[in-house]
Amino acid sequence: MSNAKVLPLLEPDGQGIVPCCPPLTERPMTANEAETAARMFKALGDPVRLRLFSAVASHEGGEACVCDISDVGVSQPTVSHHLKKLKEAGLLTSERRGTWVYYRVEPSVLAAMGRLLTGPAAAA
Amino acid sequence: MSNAKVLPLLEPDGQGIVPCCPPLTERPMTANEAETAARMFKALGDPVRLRLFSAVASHEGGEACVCDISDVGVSQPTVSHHLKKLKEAGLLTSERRGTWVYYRVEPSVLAAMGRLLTGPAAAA
DNA sequence: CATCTGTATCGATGGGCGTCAACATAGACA
DNA sequence: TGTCTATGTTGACGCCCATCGATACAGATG
Repeated sequence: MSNAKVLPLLEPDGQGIVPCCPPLTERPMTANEAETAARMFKALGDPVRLRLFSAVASHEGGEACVCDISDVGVSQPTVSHHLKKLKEAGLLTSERRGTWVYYRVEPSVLAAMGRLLTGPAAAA
Repeated sequence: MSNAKVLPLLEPDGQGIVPCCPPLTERPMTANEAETAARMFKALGDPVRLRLFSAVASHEGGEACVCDISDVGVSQPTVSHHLKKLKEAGLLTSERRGTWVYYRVEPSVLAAMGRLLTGPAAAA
């Protein structure tokens, strides 16, 4: 339940987050780079997870209570399962405040994935 | 074997390609939008596919012969299988020229996915 | 303490997917 | 025509994963 990343994909580095890989178009990715980056894409490769992620990302302040976003047509355990996956992929962090648990997007991750696809054009 | 998209994700629109969805952070994605966008992320969510895609994207002219990129540690049928998936996802197109088949990235797709993640910051 | 609500975990199940060997197909060339 | 190379397809196998109901855990409140 702590906030420790289970599967850090963009390795946390003291303060910031270091991009795992160069842009896709720069050179062929190595096996290790691909392994790392694919985990992020895979995490967004499920419609329910993508909706949950978008719901958090677009929510006021970039964070949302589970109760705010759990209306995606699947059971509560399934919602919890997907949020865990997104957390393990380093895309979300969670924090319990009283009764509710709030999920928050890791902003630098979005920028890093953008750079992976489009190169430096994707600013932070 | 033709170049017709099996599963167009960013609907082709005459000349260009229309983005399927607004940026993730703009508003919660609808079920249909998520279904569409998740297919693209899913296609990149496998390490072998990601390496193949990166190999094509980073190759001279944005295109590559299968023989140039098939050294990713899996069998030839598996390479063919993954290239087909990438093609079905609208990320690659293919064209046979004589003996060899060339795969080419759909450039606007990269920009569209970038915008999905980072908003308008990701230019073409 | 008991109870209620919100969220996570467990165990099971069904379907999807990555992989391969074997085979099929397409073009080039003799 | 036959053969060789390059690539795609088929069928099977094993594993991962999305989903659920049941249950457990956490915090609030009485």
